[in-house]
Amino acid sequence: MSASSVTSESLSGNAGSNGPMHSDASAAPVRIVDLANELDLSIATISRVLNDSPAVRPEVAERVRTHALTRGYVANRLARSLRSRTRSFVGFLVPAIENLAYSIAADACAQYVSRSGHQLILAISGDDPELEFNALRSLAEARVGAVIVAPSPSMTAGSRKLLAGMSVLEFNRTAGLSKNMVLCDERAAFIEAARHLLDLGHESIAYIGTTDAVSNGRERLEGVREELERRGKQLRQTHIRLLPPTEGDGYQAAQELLSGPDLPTALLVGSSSLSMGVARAVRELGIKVPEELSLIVYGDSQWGQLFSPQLTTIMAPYREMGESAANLVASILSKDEKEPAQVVRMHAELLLRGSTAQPTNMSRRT
Amino acid sequence: MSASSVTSESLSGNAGSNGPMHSDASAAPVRIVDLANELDLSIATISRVLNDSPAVRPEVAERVRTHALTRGYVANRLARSLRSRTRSFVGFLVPAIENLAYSIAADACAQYVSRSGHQLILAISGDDPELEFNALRSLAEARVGAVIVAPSPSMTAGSRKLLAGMSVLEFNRTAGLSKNMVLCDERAAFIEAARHLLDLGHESIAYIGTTDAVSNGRERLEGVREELERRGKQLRQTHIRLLPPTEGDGYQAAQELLSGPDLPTALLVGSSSLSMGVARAVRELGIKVPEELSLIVYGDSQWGQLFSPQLTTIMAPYREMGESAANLVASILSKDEKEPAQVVRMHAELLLRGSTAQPTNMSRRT
DNA sequence: CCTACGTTTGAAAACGTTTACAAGACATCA
DNA sequence: TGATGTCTTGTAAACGTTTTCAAACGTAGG
Repeated sequence: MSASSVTSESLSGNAGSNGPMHSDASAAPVRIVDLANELDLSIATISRVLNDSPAVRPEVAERVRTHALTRGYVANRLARSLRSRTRSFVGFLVPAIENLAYSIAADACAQYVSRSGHQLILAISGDDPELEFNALRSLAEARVGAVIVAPSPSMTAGSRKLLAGMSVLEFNRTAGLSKNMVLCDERAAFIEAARHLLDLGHESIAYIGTTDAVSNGRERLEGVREELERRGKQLRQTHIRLLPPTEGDGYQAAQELLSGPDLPTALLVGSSSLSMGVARAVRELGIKVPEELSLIVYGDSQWGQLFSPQLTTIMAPYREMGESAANLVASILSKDEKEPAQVVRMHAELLLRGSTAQPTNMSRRT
Repeated sequence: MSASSVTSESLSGNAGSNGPMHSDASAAPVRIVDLANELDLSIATISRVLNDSPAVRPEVAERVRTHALTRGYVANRLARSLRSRTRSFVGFLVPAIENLAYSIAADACAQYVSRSGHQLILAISGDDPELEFNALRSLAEARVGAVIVAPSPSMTAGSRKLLAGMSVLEFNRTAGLSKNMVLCDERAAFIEAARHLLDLGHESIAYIGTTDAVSNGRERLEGVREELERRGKQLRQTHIRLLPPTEGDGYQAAQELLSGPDLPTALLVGSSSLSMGVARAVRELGIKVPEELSLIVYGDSQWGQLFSPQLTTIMAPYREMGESAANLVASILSKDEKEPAQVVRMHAELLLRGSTAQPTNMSRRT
């Protein structure tokens, strides 16, 4: 626990007269029936006005509206949803929101769904099947109209059953849960990256990535392997490291890989957290990039520019993906069609910067 | 718009017989009354079982429980909250979730509140008073039990009125909205940072930060100014840049500041986004750190390590702050006391790394 | 003046829960 | 046996909306 001081101020319970008039959170909200009484109208009429029904005299409508405003009426969405069988929540279930990919997507997504009157309920699975199940159960209880989910590697049967009862949109990863997906063509991106390295003349390429139990992890690895084999090379087992996506794991894997025998001349990293760790290791080992090692990382375009040299990076369009997910959800919720059933596949870019070059014969000796 | 392909698969509407049996999202959820009928019991009994009321025969309870399980009963939280006047949502309103500070806090917070049966509704203000108002209105409609908010610089009167009707917990920033806050002692952190530079012998110190219209922005600036004045120095107006917190603004400000006349020998940055931009500018200008310029940045500890040299960084404990907020909210919602009314003030650390040193007389000439 | 019709309103029944209250069953005690 | 109490269950009224249906009120056409 970090150092912190906790100041507990006992609050003298004067409510009303003086002081900064802080949160009067206890006051019961005004209801439709209150407005109705105060205006000598029926609750039906009030409700109609609040829902912009045309079947109410304009002058009455106006009177209601202004009065609602002055009384600070705020509709109760729970009651509304309950009665009208309408759903205003959207679930957003991801392994970790602190992952920049998901946080950017969430940002875009939250903005866009709010535009159509919906709200995002944030749920974190931590890639733990049990937490994921609990989160899904909670979302189901909240009667979300749809759930945007990046499924964990080993999803429970229970989770699948729950998902079968909701409109689901798979995001970033897929596990065959839905016909709606917003994905990124990771295979293509890593093929392109591998090709870039091969074109430079690299023979010995290593890959550090996440588990292939999630769809995009698998795609990344397969992309690399595929392109190497097409060129008659192969990705040797000793040059593959599949790990949990943490900075520390990336650091350690890079340490091992780059100080053992059988040194690669190029290294591809398939996760942003791993990339940070790898970069740190490379830096600490004093390896000259790109002279001694060509390096392609994944994820954020920002910090890669601060490394010396600037890092060649594979970059997915997270914001657009979040936007796209929000739009898809909106179309699902407005129920135009029976089911839109769309697959959106985005393109990840390979940003060529300074960390890749031809392999030199001064490649590192142990 | 990034390149993307949209594949629209029209879905043959066979529901039931074959195929992967995808989302049966249309099926109406089972209700308490269904269970009641199927078990020849009253809804009251079912409800009691589901709420672990002791007033029901154990064998009956067991029968209900297993049946609920096999039928896949999922409680309707909307109805439940409506009737029992209980609140299960917590609002989380921040300027931008892609800001690492808030995303880490959100992660911790979501995990912790879920542990007490609550859910986080994510709302983004973008520091725009109008968006903020809309978000607050939505949260009020969802009848959140509490809202964790990092208030925007110029909050609307309407927003304040809405907040007056809810339990609010100010997070990271404060605007006098509540007696509950989770903050970071930014003034102390920046005093420490300034002292560090002064102790090294710097006379000419510049500051790039965010607007002083938000509490923590103000605290940072004041901390620096205060410490300088205590030492008989002063923070000259030409050495202060207050900007929106974007990478681009940081870049541009640093470009101007570090290529104009009147060069500072040390630079303090008061925002993580600005820090990235500043770092990029410093790098592009080819300024030698720390020989020609001492640099202290703010925010993330990760990427600062990748810069050459590693950057001395002021680092706030976001995860702990999120955790703390969740706990405070839990205590508010469980209504132990009338109002806990706590102020939690966390300590931000100054991580001394390689980007600060004594000013040399080889300080840069134009 | 009567009928028919369009417009505007209100009464009341839902939505899926929780919960106050009452009632039935059974045992205990005098 | 009857009164009393403890368990266990059911009936029905909420919670704050929306929505169906019918009623009230003109207004116009014959």
